[in-house]
Amino acid sequence: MKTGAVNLAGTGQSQDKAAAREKPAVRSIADLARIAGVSVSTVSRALTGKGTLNDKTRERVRALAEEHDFRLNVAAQNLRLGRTGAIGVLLPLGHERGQQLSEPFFSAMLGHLADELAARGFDLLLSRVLPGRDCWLDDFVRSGRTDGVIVIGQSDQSAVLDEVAGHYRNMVVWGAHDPAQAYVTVGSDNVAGGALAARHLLGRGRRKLAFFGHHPAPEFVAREQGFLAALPEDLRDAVQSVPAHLTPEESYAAASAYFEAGNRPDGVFAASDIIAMSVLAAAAEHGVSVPADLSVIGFDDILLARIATPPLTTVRQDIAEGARLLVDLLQRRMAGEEDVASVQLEPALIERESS
Amino acid sequence: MKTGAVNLAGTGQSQDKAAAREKPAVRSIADLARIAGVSVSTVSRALTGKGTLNDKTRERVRALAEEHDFRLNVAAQNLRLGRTGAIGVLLPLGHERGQQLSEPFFSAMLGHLADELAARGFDLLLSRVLPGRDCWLDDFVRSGRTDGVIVIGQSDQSAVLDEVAGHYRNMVVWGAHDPAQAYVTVGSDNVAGGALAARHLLGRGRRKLAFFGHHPAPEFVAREQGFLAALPEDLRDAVQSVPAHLTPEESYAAASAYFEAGNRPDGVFAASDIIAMSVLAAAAEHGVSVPADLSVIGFDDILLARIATPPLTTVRQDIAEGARLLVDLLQRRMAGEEDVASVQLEPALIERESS
DNA sequence: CTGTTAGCGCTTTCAG
DNA sequence: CTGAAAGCGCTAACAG
Repeated sequence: MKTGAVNLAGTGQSQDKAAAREKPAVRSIADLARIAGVSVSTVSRALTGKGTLNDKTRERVRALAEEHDFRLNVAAQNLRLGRTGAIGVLLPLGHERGQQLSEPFFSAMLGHLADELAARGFDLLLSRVLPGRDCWLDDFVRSGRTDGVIVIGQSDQSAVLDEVAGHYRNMVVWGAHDPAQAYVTVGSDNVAGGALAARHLLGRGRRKLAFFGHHPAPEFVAREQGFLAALPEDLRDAVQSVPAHLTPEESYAAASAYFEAGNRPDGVFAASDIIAMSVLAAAAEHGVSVPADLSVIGFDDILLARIATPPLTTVRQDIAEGARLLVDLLQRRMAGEEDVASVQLEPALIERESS
Repeated sequence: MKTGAVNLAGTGQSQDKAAAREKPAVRSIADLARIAGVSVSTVSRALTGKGTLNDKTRERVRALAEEHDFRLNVAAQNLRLGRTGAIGVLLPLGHERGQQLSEPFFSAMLGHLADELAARGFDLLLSRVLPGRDCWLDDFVRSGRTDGVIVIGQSDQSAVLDEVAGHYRNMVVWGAHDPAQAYVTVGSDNVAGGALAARHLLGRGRRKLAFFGHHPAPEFVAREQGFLAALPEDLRDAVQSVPAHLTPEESYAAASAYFEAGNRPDGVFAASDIIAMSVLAAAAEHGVSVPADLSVIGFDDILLARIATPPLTTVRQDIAEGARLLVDLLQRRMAGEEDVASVQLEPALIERESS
């Protein structure tokens, strides 16, 4: 045990063993059937509400179940019904190690997915995978632990996704759409988002531009491409493209080194709000005034963007809508629908004080 | 479909139905046993590695399984073994609605729990619960969907936790320890953390103090109490206690209104880093210079604290260690160990530029 | 070393 | 309206 941790006395002992002993534990519908003097099928019908049953019998069995604190075993129920009642949410950590889940975008998405799935009666099985071997996804879907999977972010795994999509229907991916893909995606139009950022900086009269967040993940590549493509040629060629990792710590280090080296752009498009906030921090530290000397625009519109100093102008992704669509398309695929098409969300410009 | 979403053509059709048709799908060990010309138990032994088996037979069966892309059905395996292989992580949203999962503290905790559980071979079943009825926890544990539960935050549910702890062993709670609790907890010493903040502000010569984040959750109550208790009496009585919600939006609104009303403290202790960052933003907007005119100290040390403007002084909770301990204690309870004691983590002061 | 068999706890025909 | 019985896919005695 590490220093700073201290053991406490209480051991959380069971308080009412006596009460528990009064009634023998009822662990299965067979136990309850015995007590009720009916068959297991009657108990099943009473508790699931399926099938036809005398109202009195149903009530009697239900009362007994209540009295003995009995609930149907969901796992057994699911096995019998040939389902699991759970959807897997997979986070491939292809490019980035570290606390990927702490990335505000991911946690917001996860929260919305949790709500959306719960609303439809599914459990959410969370799995962060380090795609070491190519069969991580295949292993997962074949293990039968979930009825379907939502993969968040293609990372560098589109080949794997394609392969699995060939034999597994119940999968939807958050990420960029590509006509060549065999899998269904929901994602933002990152190219359009990049263009939005470019036009906004141009509109502010900025001409000495930098892009922060050069990164191999397809989402980031698209944001950069969209940004560059929307710029007049002379400006485009002069854009500085700064590689940055996605964690606050690393992106701050990159931004700080950048200003330290004497670079003084008048407009920065950052590939994520976290990176943008790092730029804000590094700029402040180097005496660069935002937005007077420098306009900064981010991407995502995380909850924190509005409490950045100054509040962050950004390109907004509608994560709630994305989550809703992911679950929706997944359910339609699970229902056997054939023509479930990928969806692309239009990002929107949110103007605040950093630009 | 909302405006801004656009349907794309690709339908993610299966590419290689031909390949799939070559071999009849192998869906169970019975299928594989038939193909291999052995019994189901032999297949089971070959694939699980349990029991004793001729090396040649084992290899042959494994090769066949590989060839037919067959994996054991984990759900059936678990039913038979009387377990589920999953741990439930429950977030009771007693006091706060909204995107609780986006709270950086929660997502960091969740990320660490995911890693810790995966390392021990457990799936993580995520469930956000709105404790409307008192039986939410009982329903969950009795449904048999998981082998144990980790509850993050007691919220206002300690009565429910106590009740369930009376008959269910496999539960550990992140939160404040109280000798009266029947359940095992892991948590930070929030009182000590509050005292750390108080002494730090005092050491900076601050005397006109405010506490941001007056809130009914026990963690927040303890932080405030610890803060007040460590102050000399005359200062303590003058502390302004400002209620604040936990989301960036709401806490910013509270902070902004506070400065707008003309309040000018010289030291602020915020009950979370998010609230502290809101105070930073509101202060900047009202021309209050940090740290010249005002020292701000937060609580948590989220990843973003270091890219706040200015970088945030804060009281650090060791979330990774907390997650490790939660899983550790849970496993020990699951193993039947009787004397599993609650643990309290010592928080640490992290000095940066906001104070 | 390997096969037979009896379930894990549940649902669902099929009879009565 | 209710019961008997088969079986979801797997494991583990128990025999051989």
